[in-house]
Amino acid sequence: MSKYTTGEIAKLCGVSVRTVQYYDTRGILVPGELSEGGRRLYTEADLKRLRIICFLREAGLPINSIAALFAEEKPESIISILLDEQEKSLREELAECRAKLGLIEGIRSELKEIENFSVESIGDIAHAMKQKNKLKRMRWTMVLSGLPVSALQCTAIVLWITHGFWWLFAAWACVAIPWGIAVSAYYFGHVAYICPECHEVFRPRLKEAFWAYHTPKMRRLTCPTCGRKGLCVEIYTDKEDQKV
Amino acid sequence: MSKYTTGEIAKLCGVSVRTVQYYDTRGILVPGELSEGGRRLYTEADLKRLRIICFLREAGLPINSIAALFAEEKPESIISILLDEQEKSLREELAECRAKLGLIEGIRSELKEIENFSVESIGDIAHAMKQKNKLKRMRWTMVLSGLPVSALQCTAIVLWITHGFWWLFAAWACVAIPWGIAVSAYYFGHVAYICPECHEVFRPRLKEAFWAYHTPKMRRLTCPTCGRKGLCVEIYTDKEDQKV
DNA sequence: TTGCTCCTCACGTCACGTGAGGTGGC
DNA sequence: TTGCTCCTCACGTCACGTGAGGTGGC
Repeated sequence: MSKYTTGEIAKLCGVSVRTVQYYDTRGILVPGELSEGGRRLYTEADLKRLRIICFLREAGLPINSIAALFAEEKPESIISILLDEQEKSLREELAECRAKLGLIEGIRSELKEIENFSVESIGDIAHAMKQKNKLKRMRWTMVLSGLPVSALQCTAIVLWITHGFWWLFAAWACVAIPWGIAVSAYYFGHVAYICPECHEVFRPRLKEAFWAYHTPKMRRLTCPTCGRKGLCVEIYTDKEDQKV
Repeated sequence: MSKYTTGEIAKLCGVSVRTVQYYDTRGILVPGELSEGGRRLYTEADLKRLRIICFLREAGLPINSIAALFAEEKPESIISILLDEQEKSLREELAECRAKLGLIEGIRSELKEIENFSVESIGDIAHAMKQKNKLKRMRWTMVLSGLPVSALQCTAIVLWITHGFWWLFAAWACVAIPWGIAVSAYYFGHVAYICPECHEVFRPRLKEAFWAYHTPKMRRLTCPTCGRKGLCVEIYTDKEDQKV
């Protein structure tokens, strides 16, 4: 029977000497023999065992699980449990990784919008990203609720042209204009803006916001805190935030 | 200006008191003030800062990177570098997770084949899985190289039946039988079997292997080490292994 | 005075990596 | 005798969690 030293067995399995020693202290690979000088001597069986350990470690099984597997007299009774546990934790890790990557992508795309970047801007980005879905949902609700109104408008105009029913359009306008004002008030009651200068969250006066130049994500407003006028990122605000 | 205690600011950001204290010792969230009794008092700016820290930590950025970001006077110069680094390491982690999950799936499917499971069987599984692709590739090579021979056989049989050219089939047989023996010899020269009893890797005699009952993955053979006759898992062996 | 919160050590987590200082074995 | 390998401490990694034992503040 050939014997292996720590370095030899480590090399054969592609691990470090320290790792082999560590597996000894953890009790999962105790050398079959010690030399007179106190050096570890491993047998052929130890080599096979180390190969098994390395393989299970490649699959990410913790040392404790491997130890439990070797300790068990009927290993088939726990191997599938251990594999299930490991699979579960790997799937969780996978989901976390994906979530983090998603956040990073989000930060990158928000970063492009920002002109005067500072660390505080990261707070604005966080705020915008957290409320992004709610903001999107509200915008879609507004657009969809506007569809029947637009449909009525088209009908009224067509009937005006084809039949001269001008009073139908007038009636539409009497309903639609207050409706539009109400919707705008509702909208601006649920969004707020972040000043790119002082990073304060504020709600503008309806009149200024209504006529202001804007892009899908931003609106040119005057910050009530620092007085700066510029493009401010639009965010959604919950009712709780409104107290602030 | 309102002041927050450690517990208050922790609750507002959904982290533990210990975490807030830890961020102080790491220097990324030093309280603006200390009370006479030595208690940490945080300002509104500190709260914003903690929110930023929590957000970046959600994306998995290490404390050191966050510290570097706060220390930098021009944070925009390093933010994208930090994001790139983090994305890279997340993608690596993702790949590792997937590899581990793949291994676990592999172990599960190999586990089904095994009758007398013991810890040593895991070594057999590892061996089988590592060489699986090579084994598959060799099998495909054999099947594909066999196609023209089979085509010739069909042609010969058809011509024998339709035109009575029996000598064509005879000629085919003269070539195909030695060819078949050569291919088998090559095949059994590159595979080996694992005894389910003593887990030794062995190469059977060609004559026994050729006629033995087998499934796609196993073959009924006699182990030269322990003498047991039973279904043995087939594995691929490299030339290096052949020396052993 | 009594809970509650906060304080600072200091150890534990996980699987090793990395020296330091000493020694066995060819 | 000289390298090379191996040995055992013992600390470091990473972001906190978890007591222990003491104290501030309402």
